[in-house]
Formats: sequence, structure tokens, C-alpha cells
Amino acid sequence: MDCLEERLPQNSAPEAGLSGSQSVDRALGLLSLIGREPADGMPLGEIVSGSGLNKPTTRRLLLALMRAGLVEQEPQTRRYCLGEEAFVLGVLAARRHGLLELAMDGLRRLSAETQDTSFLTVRRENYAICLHREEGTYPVRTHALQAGDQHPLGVGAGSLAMLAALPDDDVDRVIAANEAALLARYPGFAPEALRADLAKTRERGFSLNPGRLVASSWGIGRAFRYPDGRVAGALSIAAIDSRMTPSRQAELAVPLAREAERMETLLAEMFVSKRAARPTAAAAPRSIETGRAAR
Amino acid sequence: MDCLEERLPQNSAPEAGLSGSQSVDRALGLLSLIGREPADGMPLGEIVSGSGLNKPTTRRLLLALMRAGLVEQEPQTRRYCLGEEAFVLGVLAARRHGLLELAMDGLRRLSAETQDTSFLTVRRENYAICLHREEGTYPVRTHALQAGDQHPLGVGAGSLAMLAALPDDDVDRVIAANEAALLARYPGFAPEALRADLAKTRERGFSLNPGRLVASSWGIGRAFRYPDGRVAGALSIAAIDSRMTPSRQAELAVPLAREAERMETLLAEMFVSKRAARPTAAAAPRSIETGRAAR
DNA sequence: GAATAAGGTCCATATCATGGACTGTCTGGA
DNA sequence: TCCAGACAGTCCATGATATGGACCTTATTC
Repeated sequence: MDCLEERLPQNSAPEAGLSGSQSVDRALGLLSLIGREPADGMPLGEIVSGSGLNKPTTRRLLLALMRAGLVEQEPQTRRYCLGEEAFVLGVLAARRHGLLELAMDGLRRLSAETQDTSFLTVRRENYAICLHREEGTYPVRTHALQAGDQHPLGVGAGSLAMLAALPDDDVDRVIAANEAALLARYPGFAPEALRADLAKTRERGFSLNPGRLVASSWGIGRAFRYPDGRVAGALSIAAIDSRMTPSRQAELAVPLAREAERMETLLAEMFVSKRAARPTAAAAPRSIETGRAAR
Repeated sequence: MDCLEERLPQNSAPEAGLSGSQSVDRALGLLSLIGREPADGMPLGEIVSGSGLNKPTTRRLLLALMRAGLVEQEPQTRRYCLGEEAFVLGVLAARRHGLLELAMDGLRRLSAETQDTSFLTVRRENYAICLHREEGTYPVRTHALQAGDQHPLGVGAGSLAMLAALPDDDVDRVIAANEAALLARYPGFAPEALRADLAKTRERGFSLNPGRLVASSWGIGRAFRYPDGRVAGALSIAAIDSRMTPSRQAELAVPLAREAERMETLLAEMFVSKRAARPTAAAAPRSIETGRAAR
């Protein structure tokens, strides 16, 4: 159930199947699949059914991933999980994609000012991934969202903020893609409910999750964009319901908007410096047009 | 020059070649190769020569990696670099392999106490990778080492500390594997020089790099281990030569040793909690014996 | 503006990945 | 103690899939 193709880039090429490296695509699909269970790893059976591949193939690909250190198998449980090499690669990639680093200051300020826990979330296809959770000091804290957790776009405050920031046809596509998962695993997040929340989010300027995922665990969120307009991620704040009265929501929305705008400024600066850093900037403004499908 | 097989796990299977997923191995090799240039990325030609593959194959595998988001191609320069997905995977993997997170407090303390810049380095086969650089406050700082930088084991303070912490036969193997690279690209780090430094490191209890990589940029380092004895990484401190007199070296060695020991304590705690967290601990003490070669 | 070099692609070939069928191992019920 | 079921892991004949020599295209150099 819940086949790979359901969430991954539509088996990479919607039609025109010929990718030229089936096994690599499959292996990388497994990597992403295993990433969905960052805490405990996955048993082989689940990977097999989750990927739609058969056992020998899955196992063979897993062995290749393990040889590279990207995946490890816990000897006790025989579960497969992300390996140390994945972690190291991430640190290397952070040199260019340092969203987390850019956001850390802002999250710290948010949590310090509000005493509540704040989050950085990014979009990954039709899902949202929580990249960081910055603890607040208030003694009653919700633990509904941990770093590494993933939910369909629209489920949760930051996630909903990102969905609302997308153009309408993207919204439709995302909701359609997630429909099965929403109905099956997210009671209270039926497509129509999501659309209602989304409308309110756009109207209000920030998203609100009134304890839909975990009772009493409320949150508000706000998305931010890359200079080119693409949604880059979202910041959000979570607290128990008693600390999320309408008036406090409005209060919290102010620093949240401030930090989201700051993120956009920082991203804009980063883009500028990237362009500037490369002195070969003169020619070649025409699009590169590699084989990658619509993105 | 400097073929993939030179640094990667000996093409995975030293002899007995049949891996069962050649193309996946190759693709993941490329990923690791691209990771060596985390700042600017690599042009296709360099990837081709660096991997030992031919152009069409390389390109096809790169396309697969790009489809998965692990690699991106900068449109301006056409260079290939690690993609956003690699960054996200790293964050996910950090849930289990949170060495950086464990070390951050210690690094901050070191830099605060000493005013100098401190580093976390880990081993990756025959190389050392700098995972984090924590700036000190002293106005004259060396920038010889950045997060993401990689050098052969033994080159640099943290790197040398890790090499010295390995058993002798591993040391021999590592030095032999790096010999060509050392002679070609690291003047002052000839194998014999490395062995002399190593002996002094073991004697002294910490490593010293007396400006061998960049003149006037000195550093001291100390390795720390996992509970099972494997080397986990190294902490190090760098400063200009005038702040690295023998007496100050001895001074700095104290907090450095303290933090390295604290890392070992933290790692031990992590291991315990991991074991405890999994209630299926009863049976199966026998080694799992997958196909992976000697590690 | 011709020459060089680097990036990118095509397509017939045989190598390499595939998956049905099998074995080994653990769990729990009688 | 033994057997049934579930799950992990492996084998190997087959043909679908990755391979790489040859070729094309785009930037840069003189």
C-alpha cells in the first residue's frame, strides 16, 4: 500500500518512460522512502511494499546503498535506516543549501520572544518536512512535530502556510496527489476541510492549525519565498490551545511575519552573492534545457 | 587523474567483483565525488576523469541523481553540485547520526574559552571531513579549514589526531592509499613526515599541525571514540602561530581533552539509550553476515 | 572565422539487473 | 518439542537495461 510512485516525482517521467537508468532511479527512490522513517528505520517488508519493487531487487539495491554508507541496517532489528554518509553529505550540501542555518537565528528569536516552540518546514514534492524544532521555555510544550517528521502539504501550520502560498493549479495537483493518504491517515484533513483552511489562511495572512493533528496542540505558520517566487519554506509556532487565543494569535503573527520577511531578505542576499561570486557571468542567459521533465 | 576507485571503498569488492548493481554503485560514487567540491561544484569533465567512467554513462547517472534532487546543475556554469535533497536527507539522517549536534555545545565552549576557532572533523574512509567550524572572537583568524573541506587522514590537526588514534595496520593502509595524493598535492606531508608527526601525537596525547598546510596557521587536535572503540571524530582548535606557543598548546590541550572526553560520554549514553529503546533485544546475538566486505 | 575544447546525445550491442522460486531463521501456539 | 506462519535473505536463467564508441552542439580562443 502507498506505492513509491504515489509520492515520488511520478516515476520521474510521467510518460515517455525511458529514463536510461532504471536501477539508479529505483535505488534513490528507496533512499527517499527510508528517509520517511528517520527515527526507527524500516523493515525490509515495508520497503518492498512501499516501493512496489520485489524483494530480491529491493535487497540488492539496499546492499548498494549500504555499501555507499547512505543506508545502514540495524543488526538487532534488521531495520534499514539512513546511514552516516547521508548525514555527512547533508553537511556538505548545507554549504550551498543552508536554509537551516539561515533560519536558526530567526527561530531562536521567535522562541525566545514567545516562549513557545518554533519550527522550520520545507516542501518536498507533495509533502512538508520539518527541518528544525527550536524549543521554547514555556513548561507545557507540544511534541506533535519533531525534526524529520513529514506530513502531506496542508497538514500542520507550516505545511498549510506553504500550501496556501502555491498557485491554485499546484494546490489542486498536490491535494489530488495526497487525497488517498489524507482520507486514510489524517482524519480531519479531508480535501474540502483543507481547502477551507487554505482560504482562511490566505485571507488572514497566516495559517492556523487548531489542534487538528493532536488535540490541544495549536499552531500558526507563515511561508516565505525565494527571490524568484518559488516557495522556500515556512516558519511556524506551536503551543497549547490556551496560549493560542485569537488575540494571542494576532500577537504571535507579528514576529512570525517579521522573521519570514527576514528570511526572504536573507535568501535574496544569498542569490545575489551567488551570482556575483561567479565571474563567468557574462554570457549564456538562455535556459539550459536538460532532459529533466517539468519542474 | 585520481580515479574514483582510489578513494572509494576499493570499488566495493576488492576482488570477486560481482556487486549486482554496478550502475547504482557508480551513481553513488559520483555523489561522493561531487561532495568533494561542496563550494563550487564540478564540471562534467572533471567528474568523468575523476570517476573513471566515460561521458555518456556519467551524464546518464548524473541525470538520475538530478531527477532525485541529490545533485543540481548550476545553469550558469553547468557545474554539478550537491542538491537540496541531499541537504534534507542529511537533516533526516541527523536524527540518528547527530554527531554535529552532540558536538555543538562543546565547540561553542571551546571557542568561548579560548577565543580561537574550533572544529569538528570526522573520518570518511581515508579522508577527514570538517563538519563544523565554530568561530572564535579573536580578531586574527585562520581560514585554512572550512566546513565541508576534506583532506587525507593525517593532514591537519583533527585529521592527524584521528590517524594517530587508529591501530597500526589501519594507519599503514590509510597512508599507503593516500601516498599518491600526499606526494602530489600536500608538500610537507610526505608519508615519513606523517609518521613522525603521528608518533609525536601519540606520545604527547594531542596532535599538532605547525602551519604545515597554511603558513602561520597552527592547530591542535584530539580524537574521540565510540563506545566500541572505533574512532568517531576529532575536535581541534586553530590559531595563528603566535597564539600556539608550547605553553599555550599545553593550556589549550586541557579544555580540548575535557571536551573530547565529554563527547565519548555523550556517545556512550546515546548507545545505551538506543539499545534500551528497542525492546526486541532478547535474541539474535549472532552476526548478521551480509555481503559487505571487510570494514 | 576557423580551431579547439567541453558539454551533451544517439543507438546497436552484450552485459547487467531482474524476479520467480528457493532456503534459512525467528516467533508463537499447541 | 514440534509445527505453521511470517519474514529475511539468496540463487540463477532470462531478456530487458545500461553501456560506450561515434557523433553533434555550443562556448571560447587566437
